[in-house]
Amino acid sequence: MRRGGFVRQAVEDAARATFVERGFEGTSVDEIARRAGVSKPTIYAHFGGKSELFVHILESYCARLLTPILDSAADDRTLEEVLRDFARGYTRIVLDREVVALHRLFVSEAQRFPELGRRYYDAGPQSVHDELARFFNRRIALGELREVDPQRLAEQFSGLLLTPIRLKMLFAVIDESDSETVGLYCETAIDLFLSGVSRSRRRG
Amino acid sequence: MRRGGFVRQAVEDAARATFVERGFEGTSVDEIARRAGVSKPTIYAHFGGKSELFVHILESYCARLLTPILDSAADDRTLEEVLRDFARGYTRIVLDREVVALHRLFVSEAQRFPELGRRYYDAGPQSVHDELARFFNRRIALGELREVDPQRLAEQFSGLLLTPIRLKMLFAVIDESDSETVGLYCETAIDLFLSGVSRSRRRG
DNA sequence: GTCTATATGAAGATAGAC
DNA sequence: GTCTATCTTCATATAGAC
Repeated sequence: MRRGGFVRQAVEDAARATFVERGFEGTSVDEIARRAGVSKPTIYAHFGGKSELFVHILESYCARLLTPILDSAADDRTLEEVLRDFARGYTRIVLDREVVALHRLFVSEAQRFPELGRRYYDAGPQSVHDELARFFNRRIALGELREVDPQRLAEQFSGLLLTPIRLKMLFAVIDESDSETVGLYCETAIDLFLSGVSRSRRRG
Repeated sequence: MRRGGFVRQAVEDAARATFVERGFEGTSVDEIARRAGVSKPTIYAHFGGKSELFVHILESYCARLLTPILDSAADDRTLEEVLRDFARGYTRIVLDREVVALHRLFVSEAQRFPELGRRYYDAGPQSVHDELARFFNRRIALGELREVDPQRLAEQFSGLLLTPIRLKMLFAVIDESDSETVGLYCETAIDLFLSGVSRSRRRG
């Protein structure tokens, strides 16, 4: 029915949508074919099989993840400004409905395709943590941050920032995140991260 | 083959193990029957069908989740002591291999069984956050904590504490959490939560 | 390269004997 | 209550025509 190089793209789009909705086992090649407007043998000719198609889809998604989030010109701004921009940008990307759905898909299939789980962690969370850790490192050198392991710091800031909302989305407690609520969580996260919540200070 | 009241228990155990390993779609009633040492019609007689069995298994898991984690006699101890005990106890429970596997299962099937996802969130994370928020509230009243929304504070402390390690387990980056590493993350989390990481103080 | 048609197997579910 | 045997449906995958 469809012709030329559009076929691959159509199959990939249909496959991504269906896998995200139904998971690997819940998705049939029949349905992908139907949604892409092609026949089953076409899919087998192009991608080999269901598993290979699945890996291909998620692998290309991972490849697209490696986008820098921190502004490279961040070094002449205050710690709080940079963190705020980062928090806004990162949450806007990561708490998007479809991104969370893909996140869920990777969680679901990390057992069946362990190399895919690791790949996603490296290309997604890990690469952001690395970027953030390098930034923290510079600010530690400048004496703005205490000398805490920057990698662990990055992981924990990320957890602090994303988890409360993402958890609710993952369990279908909320359908999507409205930017007002996200903003609140961002501010609390930054405040907590920089100053803690204790009234009685424990150091000078 | 098996007789009496043991049958239900055997089926439930086999079902939980298989669902956790393979997910809902990846699990066949045949395999549950084989692992439980019973025949398929026995399972249908007891539980109705595959979906009902799945819901039953996860629902009873949720019912068992509602265990208080915070020591009720916590009020005569320092904030830091209570948080440390909480962090140790909570991570020991939640970062267990099988608990993470069940967490993954709820994430995976929260679309197909939305009421189950909500039920898990309420009985698990939410109930812990509630408990923690009540504790924070008392410490705010005592003037030990700044006046921040205690519910949001609880969610963010939880994310700060659990996410770095749980994320790696969910994506099969690490197989399990060793208690030494968990201890490190606990200490950093508590320190961060109480005092932040900024060297230049922003308030009195 | 893409289709129609089909082979082959496995899944969920049930009938009927004991 | 539990079994053996079977029904029905739908899955992945492929053969062969165009």
